[in-house]
Amino acid sequence: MGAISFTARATRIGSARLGRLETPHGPVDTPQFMPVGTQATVKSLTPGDLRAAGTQMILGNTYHLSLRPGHERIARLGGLHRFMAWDGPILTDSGGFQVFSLAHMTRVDDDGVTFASHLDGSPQRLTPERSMEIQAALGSDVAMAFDQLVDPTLPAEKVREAMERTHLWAERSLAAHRGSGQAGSQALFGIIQGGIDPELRRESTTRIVGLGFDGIAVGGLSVGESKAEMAATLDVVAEALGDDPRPRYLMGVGSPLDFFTAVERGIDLFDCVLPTRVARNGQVWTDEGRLNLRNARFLDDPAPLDARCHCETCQNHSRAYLAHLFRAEELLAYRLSSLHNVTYTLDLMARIRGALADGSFASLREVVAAQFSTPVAGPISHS
RNA sequence: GGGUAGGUUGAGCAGGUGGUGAGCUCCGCUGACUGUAGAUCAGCCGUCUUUCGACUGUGGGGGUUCGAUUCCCUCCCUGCCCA
Repeated sequence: MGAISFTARATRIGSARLGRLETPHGPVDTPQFMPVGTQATVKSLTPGDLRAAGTQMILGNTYHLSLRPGHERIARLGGLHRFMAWDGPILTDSGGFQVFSLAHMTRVDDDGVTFASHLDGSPQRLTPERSMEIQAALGSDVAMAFDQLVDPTLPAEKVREAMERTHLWAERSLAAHRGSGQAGSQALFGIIQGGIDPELRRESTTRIVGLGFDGIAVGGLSVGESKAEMAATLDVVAEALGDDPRPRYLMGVGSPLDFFTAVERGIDLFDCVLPTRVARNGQVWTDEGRLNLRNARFLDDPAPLDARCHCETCQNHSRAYLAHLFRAEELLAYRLSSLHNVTYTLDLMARIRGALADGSFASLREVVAAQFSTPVAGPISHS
């Protein structure tokens, strides 16, 4: 009946589990990372690049695609999969994040959000029903409920207000999704909010869990709170979720170390712009930690970005070459670095799955923590 | 040879018609980035100093002056025009 099915088994590491998500466009092994393709493209990468990197599932965005090129147009052209030539699973974000990131151009009321388009300033209206309509037109495998996230450091009453609105919108999202008959071909995930307040998070988790979504997402994290606060919040959510069998998706995370924090607290799915964004800005992730390819020290370095990596970049090109491409602002720099970071991130998730299976999760975490805790590109030692 | 416009911190410029020139853009160096308004943004970018701050610097030399980037003399260099 549902569009997706999910099976997972517990491991002996915290709340961590190994699972498999079946979608209309294929399976997803969990824990899994989903590269972000906001505007019907994971910036600078082709579907072939994504496949080569090991990508199973990607993201698209309701707000951006509805403004340009327009979800109706995408629907006429055969849906988002065909439009962008990605035949694997796609999850679409609801536009809720843009309520946050474009907050200075929005006005929120209980019914929905009014935007000034970031493209031309024209007034735009997003409601739970409208978000479901757009996501149906895009034809994603997984749609997200329309939510409101806020800065978790705001006064508790503001965080509660956004949380309660999110709950209201979750029910309307669900009703609209069911009412339109898209539930057979598209799953819908609900989103937990509540900032970093344990009571609010617990309350939000209970409310969202009770609504009958196909999956449960944790929203409103990695937006400025500390690592400790994020971990503590995930602990609260994990406890409140108990043995709920549905897939758990931590939105907007993350960095290599964040994956370990979240996986052992039961998270199955991740998405984040970080690997692709930092790649475009010259930072690559490797088994030596972070490297900033714009640093002068790489200009004469003949080594690949990462000696262990199997990606096209590492198989063919040197750090010196990438350092040159970034200085020259050559477009290939963005593709080669993005391809590597996506490969690195997906490989890391595969290593995490392997470590969950064979019990080496803790030692893998230590290895990665050592690589990423100390910035490699620190001040030059004069000793 | 004559005329003319110039010579400012790596490059390109702004400014300054006797009262303290460290301002901009590149380049360069470094950092940041977490459900993408981001191939973006921020800091630094003469010397010394952690900072505060101090010092030096307007082609070279000389002159006038309390004081010169500014006025005078001279030399060097560059662009353009004419021979």
